[in-house]
Amino acid sequence: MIKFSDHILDWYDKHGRKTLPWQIEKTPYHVWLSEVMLQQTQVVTVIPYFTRFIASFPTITDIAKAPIDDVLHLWTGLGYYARARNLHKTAKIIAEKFAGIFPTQFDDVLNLPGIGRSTAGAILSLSQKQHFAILDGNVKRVLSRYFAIEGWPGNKSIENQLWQLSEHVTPKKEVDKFNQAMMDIGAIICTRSKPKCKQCPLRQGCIAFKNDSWQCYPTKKPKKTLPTKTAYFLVLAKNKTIWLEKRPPAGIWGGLYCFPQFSSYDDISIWLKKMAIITQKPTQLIALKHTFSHFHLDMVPIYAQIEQNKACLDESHGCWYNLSSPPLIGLATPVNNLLKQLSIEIQ
DNA sequence: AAATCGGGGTG
DNA sequence: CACCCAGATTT
Repeated sequence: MIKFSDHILDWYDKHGRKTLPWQIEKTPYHVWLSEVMLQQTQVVTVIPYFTRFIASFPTITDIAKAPIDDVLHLWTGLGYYARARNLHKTAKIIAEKFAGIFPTQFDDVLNLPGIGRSTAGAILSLSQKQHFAILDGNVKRVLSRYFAIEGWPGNKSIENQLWQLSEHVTPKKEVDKFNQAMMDIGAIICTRSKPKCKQCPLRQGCIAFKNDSWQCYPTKKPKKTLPTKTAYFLVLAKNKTIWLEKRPPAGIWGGLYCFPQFSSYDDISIWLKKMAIITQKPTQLIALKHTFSHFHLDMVPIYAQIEQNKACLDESHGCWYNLSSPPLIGLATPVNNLLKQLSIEIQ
């Protein structure tokens, strides 16, 4: 009787990925950074972000010393910016409480901001060969198909079931290879749609393969229709710079720089008057749509050009973004795109 | 248009 | 515990 893990380890030796940028030096720092980035994004997208990040911050202490704006700048475009803020918090904790060395006790790792059970397990298994199971989206998909687990994995009891199964199939030996292979198989073979079952090392015992029912697993999240909101963004131009404000540290686009946001065109006029800013009549640019996890946002950019050079804007809460030499700050993707467009048009 | 992804926070 | 929040990409 060949064990589940034997099939996985055999597959890993033949087909597993071994030369990704975070697999060269498998330090806790590199594995941690890659795992956090991979929580939300696919490997091909993460690679350049990871490389730039390590080049800017060779050590955890370098992150801890950096201003949050630098960290968010390197995260621009990745989304889920709370993770970058948690990364920064964790780096500071490691610098202060762990002398700059990533902890290797599971409970210490689990206590760090932005690290839960699965990420803690991944860090310690991949970088230290410690015996911990993982349960990311890839592993959930593989296990729920193999064992035909009914029920949405967001449900606590289903998640617990999957954790038990993950612990059960995780071998004592070569746990690092096993965990890496499970994630690889979920990403490459046991994909959400059109899984490549013919290439799967688990097809012998897989219940979903036997029943040709892979589409049933994992059970989909109960869906709800998302509301649509509208927001007006003031694109205030002065020479070749645009006024951006730093958003509050939590909530949507927390800590990122953004055009001042309003709920109506009139509010923009009122604000300009209040700030004693004299402009030409503000004009609407082409509206954009942006989707968040829990609502759609219609973004209406309102362009106004400043006529006086004495706008009383508080530079401690914002900055004049120079289109020809952009500052190193965090930007949400639609803001970044609109700025790129402006820099082309304003020449 | 719908699905996705791990962790934090709240009630 | 259940439920909500946070983005960008892929299908």
